[in-house]
Amino acid sequence: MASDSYHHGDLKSALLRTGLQIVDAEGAAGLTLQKAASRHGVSAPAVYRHYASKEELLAAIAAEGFHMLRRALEENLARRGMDSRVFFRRSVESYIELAISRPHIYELMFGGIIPDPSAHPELRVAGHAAFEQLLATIRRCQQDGLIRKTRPLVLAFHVWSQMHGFVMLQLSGQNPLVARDDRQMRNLVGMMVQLLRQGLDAN
Amino acid sequence: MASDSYHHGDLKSALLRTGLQIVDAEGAAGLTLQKAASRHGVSAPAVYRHYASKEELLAAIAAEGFHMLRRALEENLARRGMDSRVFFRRSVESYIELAISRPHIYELMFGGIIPDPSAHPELRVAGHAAFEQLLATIRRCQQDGLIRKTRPLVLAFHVWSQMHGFVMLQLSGQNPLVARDDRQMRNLVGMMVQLLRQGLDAN
DNA sequence: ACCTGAACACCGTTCAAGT
DNA sequence: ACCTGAACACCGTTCAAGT
Repeated sequence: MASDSYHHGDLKSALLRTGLQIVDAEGAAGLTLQKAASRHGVSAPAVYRHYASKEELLAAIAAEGFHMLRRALEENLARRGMDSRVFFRRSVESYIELAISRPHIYELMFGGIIPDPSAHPELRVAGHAAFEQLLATIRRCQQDGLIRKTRPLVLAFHVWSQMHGFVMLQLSGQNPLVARDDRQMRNLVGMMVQLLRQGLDAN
Repeated sequence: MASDSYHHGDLKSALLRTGLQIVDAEGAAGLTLQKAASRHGVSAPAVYRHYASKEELLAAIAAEGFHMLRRALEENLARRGMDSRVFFRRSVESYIELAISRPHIYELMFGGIIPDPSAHPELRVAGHAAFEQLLATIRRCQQDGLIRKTRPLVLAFHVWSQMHGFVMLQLSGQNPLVARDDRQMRNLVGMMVQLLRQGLDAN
């Protein structure tokens, strides 16, 4: 049940995997049902047995992106015995590096390509889970005394906004500080973390 | 030369105006060359006399969005005799209100809908001009002693990132603090400005 | 110089029909 | 239950032809 079991249950996940690859490589505009289906030797209408529309496939791909984000934060949180300052820095860096290294996926997640994101429960849940992980990151920094101990929800939202804004401006080429190579990027992230910590540490 | 002068020079600007209206109302996905052209009693291929492609029309619309952003900041900067704290707050609010009230335009400007934004000089110039206006806003706050007087470019980028992140999370329904009505929104903006000022004021 | 009509390739989606 | 082939409506773009 290995090579010719496509028609017996795993076409859905295969389409998701292929769709993610296509969006990653060519952007959401490059994803075509024909293209995704043909890579599995199947015709375009076959997709409709597993996804109600192209938008639902896109939503599933975006949800996958949120899972990647959650996992990146989770992995960083799992490492023990790390200085709190380094831990916070690494969390921010891993978020930004994921977003910058896979811009098309990130833009699908946040760029308004999916007309009504809240219409897809799977997507909402995945986004919420990623935010929960960021919240856990903030809480650990609070326990370690790195940032002040009030309203973690507000602080997490603030941190997410900051990272998200940084990434989007970077991706749309609007960053006037122009970080192209890795060293410049690290400096930028360093400055950002510093500014961020100052704000979160006051009072 | 009033009513039937469409075919004598202003079809280009008419298409831009109509295109902006369509994107504003229905999103970038709702913009069709056929639709835009027919609203001026003209066929779709006529567009190609004025824009090389649909993408170029979209870029022109996005540039218009940046002009709106620049103007909003300009107007706030023009008002004299205002408390520095209030001035900064109003600048942030006017940016966010513009973005939230016209989400489709904003998403076109930043959402990765235009495949290669840097390929459109008009768009780059408009984006740069908007950022310049934010820079002027920061400088005035520095002169008034509201925020510290080092590296305005870095501070302006930080503020823009923060506002942009806030807006995008809000638009994509990922804001866990969920501000639906105007009062909640004001509180959120208030908290954001407070956190922002603390960061920009340290040292 | 500016626009039209017809055509082309491509796409999302539907549906009757096959296994 | 799952997939195909054909068809439909729609779209961006090209191009010869009109004024």
